Amino acid sequence: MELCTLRSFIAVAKLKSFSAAARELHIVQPAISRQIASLEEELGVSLFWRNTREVKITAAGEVLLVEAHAMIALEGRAKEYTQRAARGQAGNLRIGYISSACSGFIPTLVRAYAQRYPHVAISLQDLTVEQQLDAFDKEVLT
Amino acid sequence: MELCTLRSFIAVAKLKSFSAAARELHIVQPAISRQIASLEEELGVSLFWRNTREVKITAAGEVLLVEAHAMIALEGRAKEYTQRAARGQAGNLRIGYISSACSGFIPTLVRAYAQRYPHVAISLQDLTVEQQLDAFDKEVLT
DNA sequence: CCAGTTTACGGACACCGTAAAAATC
DNA sequence: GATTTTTACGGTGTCCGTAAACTGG
Repeated sequence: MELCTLRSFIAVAKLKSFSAAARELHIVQPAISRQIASLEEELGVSLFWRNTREVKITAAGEVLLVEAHAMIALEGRAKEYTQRAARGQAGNLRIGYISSACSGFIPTLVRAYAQRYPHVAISLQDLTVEQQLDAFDKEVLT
Repeated sequence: MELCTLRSFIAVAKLKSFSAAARELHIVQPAISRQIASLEEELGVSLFWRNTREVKITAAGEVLLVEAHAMIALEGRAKEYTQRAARGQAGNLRIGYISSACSGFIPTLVRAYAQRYPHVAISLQDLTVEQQLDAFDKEVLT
């Protein structure tokens, strides 16, 4: 099962037509036929009942449709979160600091950052200078 | 982004090695290299930091890993639910009955069925014979 | 050097697009 | 008979596998 196949499946379910789905996806209609057929074969399940006049989704197709939508949505989220993480706007931000030296402004800084980048998990650690250097050694990032 | 690519990505992340992932997936190692590279190119994001000695996932890679696992899990669920639905063990079961004729055993039947197939949404409708025939006409299933 | 990743290259398989056939109204 | 799906077929593109080059310890 691949996402491109599911996209075709969703289009057919939405438009109730193989040819209309093909137009929407900018491919030819036999390609849609083949993709749906192979998906049905892979699952061993009939997803649409169709003849030359109408296309009707089956009960099993309805079930798959819900899951397919979820998977496509998840794909978009995965892409977005990953790219956001790469820009430093998500992931984990671990801050080692010396409490005595900067007890005042760290909370303000962290609060502002957290508000701006809500997807970042932040952890604060009160470390000595030696501990900080050691931590850097152990976990060097790109 | 395709699921087969994500499977390779997950294998590399798990084993921290391109060649080990290749062995696990029964393909050759250059294929893994290409898939990861194309995934990184598609996202515009570096997913692993690697040299000939070690493979280390990046922060962005960690984020994608979580989503990738979710997508693969969703795929399995989609397959299972769909096949279950095709066997009549999920979906919607709508029962039209005549209350006067079988007021006694319907509840027992339904309760037993619901216990056996928890994924089925059941709705009961008290219909006359004409209404039942009409309902069949309007919503013929496979 | 050695183990592992990347790059280069040749070939096979899958998938698309065109075209014809089948089917349903 | 017209429209839509299915099937058949030829071709191209993608992706795999083999082999060689590169990289870092």
